[in-house]
Amino acid sequence: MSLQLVVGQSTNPAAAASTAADKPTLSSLFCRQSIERIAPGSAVFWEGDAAKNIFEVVEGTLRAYRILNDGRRVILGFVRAGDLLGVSLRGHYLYTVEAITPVEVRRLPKHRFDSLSEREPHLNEQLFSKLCDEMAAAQDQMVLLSRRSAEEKLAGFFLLMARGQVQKRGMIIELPMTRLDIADYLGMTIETVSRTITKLAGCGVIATVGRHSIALLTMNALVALAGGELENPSFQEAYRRRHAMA
Amino acid sequence: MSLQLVVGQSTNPAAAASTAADKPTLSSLFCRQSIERIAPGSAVFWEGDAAKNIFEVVEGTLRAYRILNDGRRVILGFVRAGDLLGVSLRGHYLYTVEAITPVEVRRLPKHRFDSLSEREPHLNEQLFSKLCDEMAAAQDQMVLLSRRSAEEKLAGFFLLMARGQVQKRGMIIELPMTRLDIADYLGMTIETVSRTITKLAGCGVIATVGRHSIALLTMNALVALAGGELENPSFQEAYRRRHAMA
DNA sequence: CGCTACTTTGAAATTTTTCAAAGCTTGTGG
DNA sequence: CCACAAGCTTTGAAAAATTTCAAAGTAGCG
Repeated sequence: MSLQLVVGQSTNPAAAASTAADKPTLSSLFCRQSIERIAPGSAVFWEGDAAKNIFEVVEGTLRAYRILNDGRRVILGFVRAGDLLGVSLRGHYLYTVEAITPVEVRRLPKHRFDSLSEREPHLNEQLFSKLCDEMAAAQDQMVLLSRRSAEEKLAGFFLLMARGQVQKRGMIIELPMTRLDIADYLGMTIETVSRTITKLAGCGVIATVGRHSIALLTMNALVALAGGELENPSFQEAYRRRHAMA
Repeated sequence: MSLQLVVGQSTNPAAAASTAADKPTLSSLFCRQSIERIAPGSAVFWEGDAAKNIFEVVEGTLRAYRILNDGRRVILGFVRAGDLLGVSLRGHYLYTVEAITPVEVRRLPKHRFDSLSEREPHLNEQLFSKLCDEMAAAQDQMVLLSRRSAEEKLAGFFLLMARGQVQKRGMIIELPMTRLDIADYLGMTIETVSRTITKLAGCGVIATVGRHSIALLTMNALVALAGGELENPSFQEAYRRRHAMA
């Protein structure tokens, strides 16, 4: 089994701080690689391919997915500009990554990264730090998928997509993926996704802006719908109350 | 945001191979630490605690979970003997870990690991390799959670719990967790879990053996129910067929 | 302009959740 | 050693939500 990464921009201040002036950084490594363009619908690599390259996404959005035996598709995540892609300790990619929009990536052969990181331990550190964010993101998705109602899932999804942008009332977020992509990401049917978006728009919580963006109107309602993740010191108490334990 | 790990035993041959004779290994580090016992229901650490230690589970089973604002609990994973626990690059634990059965752990202060791993790059490598398995496990859980029907989820759960054991007809797997734990792990209600187990037992696919173990009777049916993950080269085709794309 | 692919909507069927209550197990105290 | 309490599990029935099947509506592209 191999390590698979879809690593987001490090939201980690320490990672940025450790970027010493002269030493090669993760991004400086990629900067020297030429840009490859990938058309919408084309794959960067396939599940099962030998994992020989690491990619940095320069532009565009992609989907990472697996297809199950029964033909269903499970989208494990969306990959955006600034994300790393396809890091794997060895072996094969665990999922297919496909462009949703026109995409630009830089490719770095894995063996090259490996030999460099041997001499430059801080490169590994940076990668580790990215992994940090990645594990956190994976866990957040589990929480999202654990939600029972369609409204909660969609609300959580919109907030996830709004991450990294200034969150203000009326902010518009881009949704380059199709409704089917969203459905396969959240584990629901395309019809339920569509109906739920319609419903949320009807409530005035969001407003659709064309097919591929929505405006977040009432953030409070959205956060409330999403169940407001953790951050509550009295969580244990609340849980006990709910299940009438003691 | 910090890295959080619940790392399984490496199923990775290379990791074992790189365990050179004289150099300290991950497990040799922990071996020198004294064993701490944790009673069922007690926490090893809490979500939000400063992440000062890494733990190795020697014995028993634990649950890693978050509590949402609305009081719901989401179980992010079950932790078993041989797993590492609480690795975090810095900052705070992202979830609470609580013993289900009587548990034994060894504690290693994080700063100790950090200073050691600076001198011993291969320690980092081992950790990285563990991360490998962890990311794969996280993705597998996403796939599990994406499933729509209760039967699929349970079937997938049983197969997950059977991992690492010889899979033969009639094999018995231990389920030390409660039905509520399973429900919170799979994102369903305790009643649905109970009903589904009853139904699967009625079909002869499994048989309950007391409260905390079940026998897997017809593996084929179980795998079929679980949707049989990937491994199918014609996946793309199957998917296209399903959605009538070209 | 007319495909083609994507999205929305409708209605029935199915599944899951919810609310309620009864059945088991286990451990403790009499 | 039995009885009881507490916690966990199972079962039932109604309510609610999602899925499924079907069809109509839209948007973008050649």
